[in-house]
Amino acid sequence: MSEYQSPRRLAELPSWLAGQVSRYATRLVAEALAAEGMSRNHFTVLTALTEKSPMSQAEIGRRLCIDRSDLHAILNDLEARRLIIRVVDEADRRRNRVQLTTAGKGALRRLDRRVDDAQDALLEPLAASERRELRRLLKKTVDYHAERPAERFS
Amino acid sequence: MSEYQSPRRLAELPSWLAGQVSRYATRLVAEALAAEGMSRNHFTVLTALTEKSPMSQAEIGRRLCIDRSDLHAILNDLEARRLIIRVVDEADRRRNRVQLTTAGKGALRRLDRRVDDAQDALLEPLAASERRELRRLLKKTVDYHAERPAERFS
DNA sequence: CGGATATCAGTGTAACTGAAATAA
DNA sequence: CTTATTTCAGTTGCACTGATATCC
Repeated sequence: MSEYQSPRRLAELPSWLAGQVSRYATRLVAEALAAEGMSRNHFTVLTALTEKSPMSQAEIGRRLCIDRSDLHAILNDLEARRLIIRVVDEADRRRNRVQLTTAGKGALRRLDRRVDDAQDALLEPLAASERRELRRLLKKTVDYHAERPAERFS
Repeated sequence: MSEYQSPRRLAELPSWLAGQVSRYATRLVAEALAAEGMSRNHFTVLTALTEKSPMSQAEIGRRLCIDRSDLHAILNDLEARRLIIRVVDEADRRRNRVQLTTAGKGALRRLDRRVDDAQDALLEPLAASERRELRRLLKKTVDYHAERPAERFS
């Protein structure tokens, strides 16, 4: 019992708590997505493309905070599986126009339900009002830092 | 502007939000610890040892959710830097008694202030009452999953 | 014997860095 | 010439797995 208690100092540190919750979330979501052979980053890219399409790779990366280099590999995977297509933007030949295929939309529909189930598993100990409040506080924190990309990080 | 907005679907997903907050936290804390040449796991191990000492490696691992194998490497680092010592427990020769050295306690004192500053930077957009509520909700979630190690994960 | 501990060797992934080629 | 985009090559930290020797 007492052997599994985490140290008080750490249990008071928001950074540590967020890291632990993120770890549990990562596992639960990874399990949910593994059924379709996908990773979290695959899922987030597909999701982003349902809300705006086409997008350039750079724009996807900025919106999702995914590194340009990692995004390249992710899109290679998704393209090989015919879930997205990349075509050169003739208006600006540096850019690729990335968009979902119909197969990609179908895959995402199947993934969405599984991901929602994982959210429920993650937040099981919290009441509905607590879940809303947690979302609000996390979102407020994320939005704050997302607006300040270069200010506090190199 | 709108280019930096994250997709609504993701911004509603607690797992994604927690992951983003964890990423910002990781960066801020890593920067804080880098000043002393330490990583997050080094810091958490030193911290755990201030609250109970000596501990066996297995017990540290269980409390911090650090893999036995990773912990081995971490303790090797800390021991090489004379911040902890490992001595065989004569009462149970399978165990190592791990404890802080005075140098380790000194290093941790210097780290603690830097880590607290990183917490402030992370939670800057939140009021004091919001920070408390966020901590409470995160802690409740962590405690719930920590008590169910094998139930939901393989 | 079964069970726990520490150790060793290795994999997989995410996050990140630096640099190149191309085009605006 | 400067900047932006995509691509390529590589590093690091972290999480995790399997196996072994040792000891209770």
